[in-house]
Amino acid sequence: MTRAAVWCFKVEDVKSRNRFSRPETMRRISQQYQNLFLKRGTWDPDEDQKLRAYIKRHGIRNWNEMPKAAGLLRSGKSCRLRWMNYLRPDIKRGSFSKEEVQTIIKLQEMLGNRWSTISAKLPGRTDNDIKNFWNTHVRNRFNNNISNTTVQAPKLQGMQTSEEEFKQRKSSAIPTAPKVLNSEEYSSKGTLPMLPVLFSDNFSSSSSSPLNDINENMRMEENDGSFESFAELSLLDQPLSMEAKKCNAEDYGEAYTDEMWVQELLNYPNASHNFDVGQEFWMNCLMQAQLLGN
DNA sequence: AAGTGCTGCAACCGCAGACGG
DNA sequence: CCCGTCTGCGGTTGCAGCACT
Repeated sequence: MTRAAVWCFKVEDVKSRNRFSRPETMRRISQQYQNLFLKRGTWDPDEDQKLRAYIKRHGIRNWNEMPKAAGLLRSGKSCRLRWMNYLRPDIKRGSFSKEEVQTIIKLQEMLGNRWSTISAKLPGRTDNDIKNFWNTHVRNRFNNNISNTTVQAPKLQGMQTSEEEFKQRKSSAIPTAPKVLNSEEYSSKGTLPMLPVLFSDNFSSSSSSPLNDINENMRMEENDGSFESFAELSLLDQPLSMEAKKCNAEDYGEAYTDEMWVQELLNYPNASHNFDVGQEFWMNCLMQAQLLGN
């Protein structure tokens, strides 16, 4: 099907939805019409150079104006994406380090698929990078572990996976990421989501609060060695190798009630200051603590 | 060597929220 | 407050390159 034909379908689609005001509908159709003549797909080095040069000279102001001014036949959106995910000078490329992987897994467990929030905690990594990493390396592995269907041995560079190792990995059960409740859901369910403990060794070590451990992780500065694949990582670090478990009451030697969670938060108030992600949720906890106190 | 399937990643799309007039 | 526009996010797709047959 030609792009023109596709466009016709899209125009019909825009009209049929009948969700937008007439000017907005016309704007969208006009935008799609314009997009027909814009270049799509992979960027070539010349385009990269133009975008880089333009931003270097003028900075980032209006993405929609930028392509025309920079002499690019691209949409503003495409330019923005290219810059954010590839051309930005502070972008770190290459394999994820062990610490980065740990951070991603922990934060994903806590926050769900909030890739931009997670990427904010990993300097130089884009949300797209993390999302791709999760979708290709981690999620598949989780799925494989959950299902009892055939499990494909993760690809390793320069080493073969022994059958024993393969069975070991298959036997480790990984929970799916818990849905992070928003404040309404939280209040309606009346329960606190469990903090996940992916790497029990880490959490049981220095600090007494799971949140402190996370904060500790956030401060990680050393990247000693990177891993070619997630599978390799799991081989080198067995506790990490998906012996993930939820933060059950037993982990703390006694049943953790909602109040106790709140108490923990009150005992470690700095935790939420350093770790601003999901702050709203924790603030709710603190507010509840206030109510309980009254 | 050719065909096929798989993987990883770049890019696209639609939507929602922010922002400004 | 409303409306139009812009920006950012997360899900999804498409494709290049590689491995395998």
